[in-house]
Amino acid sequence: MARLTANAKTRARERLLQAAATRFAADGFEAASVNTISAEAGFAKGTVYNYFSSKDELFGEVIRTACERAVRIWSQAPSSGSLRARLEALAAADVQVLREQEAFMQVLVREAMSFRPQTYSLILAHLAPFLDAVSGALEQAAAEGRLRDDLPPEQLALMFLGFLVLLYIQHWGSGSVWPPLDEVPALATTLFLDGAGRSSRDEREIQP
Amino acid sequence: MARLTANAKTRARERLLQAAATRFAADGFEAASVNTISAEAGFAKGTVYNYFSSKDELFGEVIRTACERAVRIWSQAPSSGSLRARLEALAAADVQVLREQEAFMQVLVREAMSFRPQTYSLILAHLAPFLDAVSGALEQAAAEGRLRDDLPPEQLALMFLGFLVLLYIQHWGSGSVWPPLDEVPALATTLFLDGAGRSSRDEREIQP
Amino acid sequence: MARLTANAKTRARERLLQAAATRFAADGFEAASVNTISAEAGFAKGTVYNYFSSKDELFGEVIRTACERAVRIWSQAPSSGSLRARLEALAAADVQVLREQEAFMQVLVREAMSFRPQTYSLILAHLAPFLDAVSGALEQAAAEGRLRDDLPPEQLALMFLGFLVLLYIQHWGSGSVWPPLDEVPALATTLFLDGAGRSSRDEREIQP
Amino acid sequence: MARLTANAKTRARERLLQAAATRFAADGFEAASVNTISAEAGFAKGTVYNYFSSKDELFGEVIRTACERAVRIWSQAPSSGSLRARLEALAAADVQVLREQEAFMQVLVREAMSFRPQTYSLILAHLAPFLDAVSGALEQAAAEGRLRDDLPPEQLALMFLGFLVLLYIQHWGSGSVWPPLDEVPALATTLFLDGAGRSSRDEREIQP
DNA sequence: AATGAATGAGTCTTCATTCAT
DNA sequence: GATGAATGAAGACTCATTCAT
Repeated sequence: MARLTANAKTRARERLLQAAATRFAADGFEAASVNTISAEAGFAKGTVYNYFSSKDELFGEVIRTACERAVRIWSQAPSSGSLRARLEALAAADVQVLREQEAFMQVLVREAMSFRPQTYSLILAHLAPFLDAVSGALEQAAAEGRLRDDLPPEQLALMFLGFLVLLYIQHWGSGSVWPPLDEVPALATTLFLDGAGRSSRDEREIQP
Repeated sequence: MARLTANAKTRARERLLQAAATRFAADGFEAASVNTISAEAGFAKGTVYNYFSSKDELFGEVIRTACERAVRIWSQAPSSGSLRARLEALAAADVQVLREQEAFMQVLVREAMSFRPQTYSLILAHLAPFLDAVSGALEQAAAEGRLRDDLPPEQLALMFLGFLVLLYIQHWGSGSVWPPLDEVPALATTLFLDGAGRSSRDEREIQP
Repeated sequence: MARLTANAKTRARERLLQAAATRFAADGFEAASVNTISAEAGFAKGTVYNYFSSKDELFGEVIRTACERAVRIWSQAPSSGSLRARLEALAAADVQVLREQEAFMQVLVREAMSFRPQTYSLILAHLAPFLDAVSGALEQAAAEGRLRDDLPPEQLALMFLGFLVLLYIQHWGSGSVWPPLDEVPALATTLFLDGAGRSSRDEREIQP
Repeated sequence: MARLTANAKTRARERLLQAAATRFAADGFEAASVNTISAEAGFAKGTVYNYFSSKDELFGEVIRTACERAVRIWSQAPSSGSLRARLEALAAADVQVLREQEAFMQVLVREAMSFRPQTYSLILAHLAPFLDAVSGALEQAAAEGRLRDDLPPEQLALMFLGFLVLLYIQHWGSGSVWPPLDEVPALATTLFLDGAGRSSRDEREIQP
């Protein structure tokens, strides 16, 4: 068989990536088997190697793809409005990504949390657009003095992302019971901005 | 060599556990090699099996030991005082555990985040004492109306632990640059109680 | 190498089975090494596992194959004629099997005699056709009163098979000196029917 | 601990031999574990090596002991009387050995049938006294013309022993159901002397 | 004499990867 | 381009054996 159209080739590649994401998410990098991935994508054993030069590269591509897709959706989130609204919109965008690409996101989370140095920085690099968007929103708020000033916006952005991830883990760990995905954006935002304490929140909602 | 004193045997076991924790932390369960662990503990290949019946059991014992040590230290944290003080004390206890048993804590974090169902529940079970302590502090505060009431204390406790873990991951991911470990307790507590928003914190400190 | 013809694949499998039979015959199940078998079949270490899922399965297939081949040849033995003639024909068929598949037969004998329960019943099950043929011949003779009646034909059939095996063991144990294989059928038959005593055999040799 | 009396030392050795026989009988040479044997004899792991220099030697001693005990009992069988009576007496002696030393006899049978050349000749060598006794009885009968003359007495003796073994295997294989041990001597003798044929000894050869 | 901790050769098995078809 | 047979490195685990105590 020869000469697939570029199109067909792309579709084959995507099938492989999807299967790989599913496997990596479920089993982790080491325990996932290339053969199984190939089979679940509908191919024979060796076929993955026509598209990816090694398991490592395949894994890297899954990460890259996951980030790319995420960024594409995030970038459509509004870049104006109140801080709270913008954060919630970004979080909602992230949740939407998660819904559409659950396996990919699980790989991302799983591997980000396992701090293999290579993987960790790989992921952070790819997440830059999201972090930048969050940082942007935070910086503006900081300039207006509506943000704690003991931490730089970049670090706060990272924490915000971390909160999202924590809620995802809870979601998966609880068997999708709590929190339900649609509550995640509001929950992440309010936890992030307001914390768990109370008295603090009395006149909070006045914020624009 | 026969007839080690019980003491010597315990020390050998600890060496193995320590080596295992280090390896599991660095490589993850799958990628860690039993042979390497044995070698790094100063033993020959098969010697681990004089102490643990399988890689799985070895791993389980690492988890158990990590939790046990953690709980021992946590339990010394004061169980009275203001919510903020108690949380900070618990966090400080946790950080102390981390300092003393960094590898063990990394295994805990890494595996808790990788949601292998078996491991996840294993860890949660062993962390119960810490979560209970946090829950206890939170419940009291909730009863006094000083806590957001849209989330049950147990879930908030889990989030608090999650915050700690996020900061640890940041710490490790940044090459121990930020946050430094001594800032973690305060940081986790204030982020958790007060959030990142600002105006919110004006009269906060009135809390007992 | 991909896409072997079914034929080539079958041949590879047979090479492995042959090598396995030889090894199992020489060393017994436990002492035989899968790696060695693979090597002696002309393959690399892991290749056996492309054809058999475990050492146990490989062993089982050797047994199954041995029995299958044996039965195929036995079934061509004539099912009529005098008892003596039929028994001798069956024995001759068995000896022919042994000639063609010596290693396989040795495995059969060796393992049948080692009464590992699993193996023992496995073998007996596969030998049923032979035992049935012998039983058939014996039953007829018994009906005609020409057989000792203190033992049921099935048990006598088992004894007949046992006699054959005894002679094989002698043959192998003596370094193929005595009895030579071509004498085995007559020897087994006459020992079985007539015993070693004499008076009994006075005019026996008149037989056709 | 030092200086066992020779007596105590002998007893320890016997315990080890008994445990070894049991294990070897049940599991075969390879699968039997030295540690288990030691434990079942009531000793710790390494202790076997104070009595036997290797697993191989331990095995050899089990064989040797089994034969020795057998021979001691056989030698008490009467050496006169009719051929039939003498054979039955020898068989009865053998059965008695089996009753008293079942494990040892099973090892003997199991290993004799597995034709590892070393083991096979080892066993035959040790069984010589029994074979000699049988041969002796047979020779006398042969001299009197009451035995088939196409086989030398030594080989017939071996066959007789083989018959016994076949019946033992049947006995063990059937879960001690058939044949019961007390029937074995008569059965072996009559099968050996008279065969399975019937009228046999009358006008047997009329068969077509 | 007995112990049992330590050893390390050797076993089965898995799986990423190659490459002839 | 796809296939899947073959490869062989690597890993978990077993167990006979040694020897300090």
